[in-house]
Amino acid sequence: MTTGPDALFRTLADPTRRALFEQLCREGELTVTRLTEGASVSQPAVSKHLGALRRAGLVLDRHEGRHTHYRANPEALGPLRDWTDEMTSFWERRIDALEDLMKRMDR
Amino acid sequence: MTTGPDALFRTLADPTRRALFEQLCREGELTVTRLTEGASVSQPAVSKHLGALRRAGLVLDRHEGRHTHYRANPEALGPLRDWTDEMTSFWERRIDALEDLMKRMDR
DNA sequence: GCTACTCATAACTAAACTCGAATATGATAG
DNA sequence: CTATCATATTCGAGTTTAGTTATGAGTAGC
Repeated sequence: MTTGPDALFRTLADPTRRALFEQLCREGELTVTRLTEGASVSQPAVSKHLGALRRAGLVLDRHEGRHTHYRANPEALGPLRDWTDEMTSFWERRIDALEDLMKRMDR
Repeated sequence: MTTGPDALFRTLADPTRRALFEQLCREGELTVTRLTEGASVSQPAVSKHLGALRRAGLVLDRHEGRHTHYRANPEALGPLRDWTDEMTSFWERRIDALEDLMKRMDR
């Protein structure tokens, strides 16, 4: 169920989709109608965005009668955090190497 | 120079662009020709992607004669980290509230 | 001066994405 | 069984985006 950074970035790039995910993080489990009320687009659009979020592993769904409840799965953000950590550490490692070099040049 | 999560997600959603940023994080300062060699697209495409990264504050450029040196600016990833932290904390806060509720229901 | 080199921009094409309308599917109520 | 409600899917139009080639602007070296 864990997706790479690529799918995460692409999925979260859309503002409407990100807003849906944010609402689910804030308010917990919600139905499609409830999410559609808060959104600025039609119900089919909301359903499609939820499908994309689900395929990326960012949300989970639960069927109950004719309702579908969606909830956020923030654990799916892991690879995204790992990626930013990696990029930052690359940079810091380079800074450290530069400092070492300058120290060696001093003596 | 600090950009919101929206611009960051949209800018990093493209694989080619993200690869350029990753290379700059790993290898430090590089010229456009050097970056084009490693990329799988033409030089104009690389230039456009670098422009997008620069507008998002993710890279900085330095002109030296007829060369332009680009370098990563990982500090720009801050809002992205803040956003993921916020989403995770929303979720954890909800879990905590749920546990409290269950404790109250026990007694 | 001229030529070669580096990078950015312009103009265009093709593919991808998003949206709403209409429709299909599936479940409950009467 | 039929009607209605909740959600998903299909389809076509409009928009955005990334890619290309061609070209322009600025610099280095002869």
